[in-house]
Amino acid sequence: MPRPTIKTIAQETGLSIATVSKALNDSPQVRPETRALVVAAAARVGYQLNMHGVQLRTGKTYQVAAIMTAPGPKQNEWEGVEYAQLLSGISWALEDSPYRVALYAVRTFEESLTTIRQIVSLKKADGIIVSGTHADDPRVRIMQEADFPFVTYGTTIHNAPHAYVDADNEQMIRHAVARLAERGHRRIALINPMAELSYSLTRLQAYRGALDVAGLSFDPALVAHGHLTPAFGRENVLVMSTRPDAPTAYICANEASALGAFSGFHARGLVHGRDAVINATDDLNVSQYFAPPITTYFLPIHEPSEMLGRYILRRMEGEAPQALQTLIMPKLIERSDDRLMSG
Amino acid sequence: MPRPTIKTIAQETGLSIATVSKALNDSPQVRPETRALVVAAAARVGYQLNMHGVQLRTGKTYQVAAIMTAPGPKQNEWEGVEYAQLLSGISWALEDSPYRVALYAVRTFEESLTTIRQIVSLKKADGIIVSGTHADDPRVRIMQEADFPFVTYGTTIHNAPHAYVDADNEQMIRHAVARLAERGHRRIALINPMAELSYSLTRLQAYRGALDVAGLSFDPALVAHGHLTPAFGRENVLVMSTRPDAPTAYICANEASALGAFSGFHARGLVHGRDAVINATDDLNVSQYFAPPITTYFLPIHEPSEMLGRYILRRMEGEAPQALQTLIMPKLIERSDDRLMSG
DNA sequence: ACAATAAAGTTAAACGTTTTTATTGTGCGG
DNA sequence: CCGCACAATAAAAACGTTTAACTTTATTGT
Repeated sequence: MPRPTIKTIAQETGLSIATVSKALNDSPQVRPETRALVVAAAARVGYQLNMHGVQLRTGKTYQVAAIMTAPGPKQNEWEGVEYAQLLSGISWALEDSPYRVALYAVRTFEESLTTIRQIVSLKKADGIIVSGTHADDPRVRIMQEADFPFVTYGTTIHNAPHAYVDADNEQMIRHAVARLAERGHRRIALINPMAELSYSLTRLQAYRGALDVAGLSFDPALVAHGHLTPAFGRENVLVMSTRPDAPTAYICANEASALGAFSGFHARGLVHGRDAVINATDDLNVSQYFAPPITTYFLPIHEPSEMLGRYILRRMEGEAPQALQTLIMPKLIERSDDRLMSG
Repeated sequence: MPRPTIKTIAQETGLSIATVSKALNDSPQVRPETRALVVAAAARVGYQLNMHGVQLRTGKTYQVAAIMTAPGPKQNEWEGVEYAQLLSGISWALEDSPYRVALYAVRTFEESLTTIRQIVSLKKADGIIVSGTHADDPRVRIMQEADFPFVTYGTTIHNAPHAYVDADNEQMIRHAVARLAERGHRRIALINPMAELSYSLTRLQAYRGALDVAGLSFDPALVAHGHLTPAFGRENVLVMSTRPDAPTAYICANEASALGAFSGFHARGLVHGRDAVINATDDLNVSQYFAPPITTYFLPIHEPSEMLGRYILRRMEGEAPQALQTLIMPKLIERSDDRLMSG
């Protein structure tokens, strides 16, 4: 027995396939009693909409493309792990909709650009979710010019307004710097993501602003930009800690780099809380198991990720991007008092 | 100007759409010169195959469903991070094929079961990749009964032969236990995944076998089964280390639990290498940054994940599952000598 | 030279929908 | 009681592709 179609229902009810289709789509053109008849018959024969027919007819794909910029195979460093939770959050948000998440794993920014260009021009998806935004992001421009629905994880700085979700990096870094300054730290290092990323710039500016407010001077030698791997965090502690005026506090952009920083402490014989302290943002709940646990800013990642899913749905329904912009303030988790030991 | 179709090419070349279709699909029914003509015209007008038409006509979806069992939103523990790398590996392996990865995030085993049932019965994908196999896995049975192409990440024990990729848990655990025994350890704890998982059983049996070989006795109190979170690793160290005959070595099934075990050491004032040691399998390159670094069995995760992608392609082409079974032996990375301090 | 065969195309149908256009029947005002 | 508007349904076309069945032309064997 072949899979039932609207034709099956039409025969079953004696109606035409047109009426069946309209009934199933809640068209006002069909009498409620007729609709009930159709619905009953559909249930009876076990009808399930065949998406291929719909897709061909309407041109809609019912796919949301998730662009995932993950490090290449040779790169064995611990990086990009947050994608797993990001993707599942998106997937769950789309669960009750007809949309599915189609994964596009790319290795580089350029590759993501060509991938997006292709998705847009060939309509391979109805919406796009992209992360790792640049301050001036050409991908955003492409999608905007084509009037293609999209949501970014991360803000942009020089682009026209668009839908986004992000942590409130500005507030978070200002708070972190102020808190450390209050506790006596005067040399605060910033382990920052790659410079071209929008949130890297946001953090840097917030950092400088907060230093100003605290009456501390800015030293470019205490700021590092790079891939947020453990190797990167370690590297920077090894270098910075041997300076004549070594930092007494490190603000790491994520837990991977914080773990690396710890490893650097160990290599240099530094003791956390005595010689210097580490704080981290983008906590994934790993830091609480560090020895000793460190102070972090925690953002349960399912919040922004489910929001990305909900936003892309609303964006695909035509809602204005301005209404779909959210910065989430992560919560401070103080696992260490982080006071400067006068030494 | 609307998007060009085979009809456009037909008009352009004066051929029928049937011939154009055959030419583009390398049918032997069309002359090489004609084919060249068609290909040239296709390039000229910028033709791109519209998948929706193909899908409707052939019933193929060109989607590979990746079932990702991720912990629910409330579960903030660091778990399942390896999925990010797994997914990108699969995605890369499918890159040059017409297939895409469609993500199905589920919360529980039961949910994965109903999801798979649906994908199979409604043909929502052409192939399935599923992980977290049970010793006797009903999902495998469902797919086999429907003759649906699939590959599992992880073996099964009681199911009929099928395509799989996995780490060689048997060899790995045997090696790990033998190595620790050689170094003088007589109380070796096994921090194992949840008991219903196939590889949990494999590991347990290998563990017992290796204990036998080394002339050590098996103590159920030194084996723990559960979700491989840091919390779980910590918990078990806290409990086991207070026993009268506490273990002198812990074999953790992944880095998350190893990290938690470290945290447990810290809480109990245990020193790694003096009071006890930790080894881990399923290294994601985090352990090298632990302080001190620990001995692990390392498997570059892009290897099994790309293999999953290649295998599902071959499986969908009809290749026998028996030809698509691989166990990969992870490489020992000895970061600590792990000798028992007689004390 | 002629039927049989093969090669290379063409025609037409089909996949399952949605949607535009056409048809039917009904109630209503005049 | 006639025509008209309107509601409800039906008919038909369309989306882009593949493929079975058919036609034409050239080639072969006798």
